[in-house]
Amino acid sequence: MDNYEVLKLDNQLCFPFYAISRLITKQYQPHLEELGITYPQYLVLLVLWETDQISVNTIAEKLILKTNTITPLLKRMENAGLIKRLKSKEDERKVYIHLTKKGLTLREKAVCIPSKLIGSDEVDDKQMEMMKKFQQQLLTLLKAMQNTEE
Amino acid sequence: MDNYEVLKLDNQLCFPFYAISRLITKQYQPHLEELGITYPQYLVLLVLWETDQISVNTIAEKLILKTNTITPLLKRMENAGLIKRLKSKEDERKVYIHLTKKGLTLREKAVCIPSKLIGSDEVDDKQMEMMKKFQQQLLTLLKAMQNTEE
DNA sequence: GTAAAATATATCGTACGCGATATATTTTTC
DNA sequence: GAAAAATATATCGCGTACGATATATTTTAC
Repeated sequence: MDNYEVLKLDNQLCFPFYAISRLITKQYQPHLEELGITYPQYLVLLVLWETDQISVNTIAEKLILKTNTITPLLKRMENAGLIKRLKSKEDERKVYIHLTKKGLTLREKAVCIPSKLIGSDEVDDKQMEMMKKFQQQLLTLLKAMQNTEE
Repeated sequence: MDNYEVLKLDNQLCFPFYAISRLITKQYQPHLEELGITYPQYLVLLVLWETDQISVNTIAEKLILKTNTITPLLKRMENAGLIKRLKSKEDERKVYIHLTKKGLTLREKAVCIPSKLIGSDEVDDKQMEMMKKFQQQLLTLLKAMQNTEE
């Protein structure tokens, strides 16, 4: 009868990741709403604030997304006046993404967001550090698996 | 200049959850494709295999989703012949979800999926256990925050 | 006991994610 | 150096997620 133990929701490693991911996004939402952006758009900005003027592919790689997700997302961001898309002159296949003044300025408002979220107070620092390491390992492993299967 | 350290992608706790969640789903996909279901549909089945004949709301609560996500998902599952939707007689607002024979039978095929995924071999057991505990704490915390804000 | 509040589900609109496919441009190969 | 392969991005279709809103039914308040 209970060979089915492995199929119980509480025994899945996958479900907590799925649920936590969505709940974290929801935590961000009210703060991001003030900036007029969504969570995936926020991630794109995090990337661009670190390194401006990079290709669509580079952004996709950093966020582990495909261009068919990023392309329309970037278009919405362009419509919102946050970025500009410019074709590379050396390689006309490439499109380089530039922050506009508006996109750059949002950084100053965004900088206070992390401190407003749970983390520092509610969760133990040591555990948090272990967590991060584990996640890094898991992420590396999963990324490697993606590539070997292609 | 580097007050912006907190905005670096690598310093975000949120991003690994987001990325890992998507990559795990992708790991499941080929196996679920054989059963003709998607990952969220698989989660619904996990719930129903544990407890059949529950309301839409109960499923939504267990998966921490809203009914506006679950309702169309269940309709697709009904069209696929996996479940049936029956109005409760005591309370006509409620819709109870029943597994069909087909939905129940899938369990036997699904039972071998967990062992086919990464986990047991590649990742240290002790770490995995700590991880689970941490996730449980975080999930409880996040769920509580959802409720206090409403 | 009836109006108001609460509850359960559904509908609508928007924004992802992603597989499959298309298109345009470069690079490689022979 | 022209055909074939590779690369970069875009387009299309489908299935989630979710906020906002609608509808139907039950419960609560007075």
